[in-house]
Amino acid sequence: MSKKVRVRFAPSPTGGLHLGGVRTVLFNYLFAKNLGGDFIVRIEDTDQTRFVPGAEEYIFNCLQWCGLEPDESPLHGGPYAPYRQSERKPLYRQYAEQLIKDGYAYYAFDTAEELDAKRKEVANFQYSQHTRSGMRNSLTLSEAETQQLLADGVQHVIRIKMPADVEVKFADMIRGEVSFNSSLVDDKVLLKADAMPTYHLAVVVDDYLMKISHAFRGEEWLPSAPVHVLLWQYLFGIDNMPQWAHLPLILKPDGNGKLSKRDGDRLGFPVFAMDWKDPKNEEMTTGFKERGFLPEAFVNMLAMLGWNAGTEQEIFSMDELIAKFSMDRVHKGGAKFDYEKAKWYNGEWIKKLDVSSFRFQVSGLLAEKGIVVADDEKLIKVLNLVKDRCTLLPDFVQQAAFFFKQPETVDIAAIQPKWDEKKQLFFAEAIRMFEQSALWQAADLEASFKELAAANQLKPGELMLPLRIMLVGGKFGPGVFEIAELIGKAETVSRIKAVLTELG
RNA sequence: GGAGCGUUGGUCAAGGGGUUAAGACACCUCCCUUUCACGGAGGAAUCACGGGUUCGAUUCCCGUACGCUCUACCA
Repeated sequence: MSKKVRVRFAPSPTGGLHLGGVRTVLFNYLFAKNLGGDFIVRIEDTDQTRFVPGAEEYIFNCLQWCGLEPDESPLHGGPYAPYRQSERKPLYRQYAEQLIKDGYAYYAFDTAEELDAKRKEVANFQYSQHTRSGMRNSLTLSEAETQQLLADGVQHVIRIKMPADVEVKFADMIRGEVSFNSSLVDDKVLLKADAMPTYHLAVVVDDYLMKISHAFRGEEWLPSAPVHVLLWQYLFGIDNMPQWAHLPLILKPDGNGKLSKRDGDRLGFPVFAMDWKDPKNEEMTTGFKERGFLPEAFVNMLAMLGWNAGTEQEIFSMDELIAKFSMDRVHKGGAKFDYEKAKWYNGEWIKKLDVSSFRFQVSGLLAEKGIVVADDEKLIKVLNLVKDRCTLLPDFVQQAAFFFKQPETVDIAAIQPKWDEKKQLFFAEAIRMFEQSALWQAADLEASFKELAAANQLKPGELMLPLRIMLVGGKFGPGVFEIAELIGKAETVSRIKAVLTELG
């Protein structure tokens, strides 16, 4: 009973990696690492018509960015290779044949066209125990006919033969006992005409062969669970079946329903982990990474969508998540995705993390705007000064740019209404004072600035905003004198002068 | 249509037979700040509805409603 914990994420490489997909990975990973187990990635590429070049590599890039490194995968190798189902193709047929031999499956010769026609003719047609006797399969054909068709190489599939009226039940780790009546489940295709297995066969065979101990997947899989349970029973014994958990869905923020890429486009937030460019139409979809999320925040946010520690703690590092995670604290109901909350997590992580861990990304963002940052020390000072004001990495552009470059536009309109001769003279004097200043520390600057204001019978409050706008360009940013300190004497004086000539 | 799963404030959610039903995000008010944030204080729920069980139900049971997922030789 002390079986080694082994979990797997089994994506099909058909496009961008969705939020929900990453969360499924995350829960798998956290569960496994909490118990000292292995995390395996198996590529489910049995549908050759949906193959998308680059999708597999993209998935691994996303996992790496999130810090969810597999122990075994087509990329990382492992003792149960190959980890790509297309490369395991020859393996599956024998299990399907075995099922036929044991009376649990049968050959079906109906063509796709015939099935289509049938579906048009009969509403809600299902290939099942109630209809299979009217179809062309090894149950309705004689043994000789079947053998002849097979010998002739006629296209066929293998379908599971669902038993009549059996209660198929299993214990779901987050839902408790779940049960289905077998007579309501259709005869799913197990092996396709191209000899590739369908998901149903492949998942059972590979989970067995790869010694998977726990199988977690989205709730959308629940209705097909009875097929998988039966297959386990028929093929490998129910006692060897992994423990299942069907994760709640991530729903769209408005209305109901599964969150889709479309919703992100419509509502203006990312749904994929990283930028994804569809090779078919060159269409680019932005990811959380490129939108300016830190992986720590992305993972943290995802973990809290459907799970909580039962305490008031909301900010978790990966190590904390691993230590605290358990499946029985996963919520049953779906959760609507809230982009505002996602951004809040990112802001928290920006504040929490040492700025040097994301300074290169910020300097890259600045470089895109033509601002080259040569002084790394200054960059770190600036980032520390403004990080409380940033929720997404690109916010740093607005908050930090003026430290390195004179503002391109200055909001003169905000000063003008209350501007007068007295203030003009005051700032002219302030320039001289700053130029002569021996000390260049924020506190000293503030003190002398206020002294000068008092000497001129001016309230500092009327002067601070103009000064800010002269230095920053607008009504934002950290303390004015901290800014002056960091940009230095020459730059401070030159910015004041520039605006002063415009005003005067 | 059928099956399965779900339902605590706008959102994420804790709790679970007797509570003033936590906390967070968002929103509003106030404080702090002579900018904007950060931070601090305050503000909202007869726990979908109807029946039971019980001295007592948001919590347990059964219905109903609503929502979602699935119902492909896709995963």
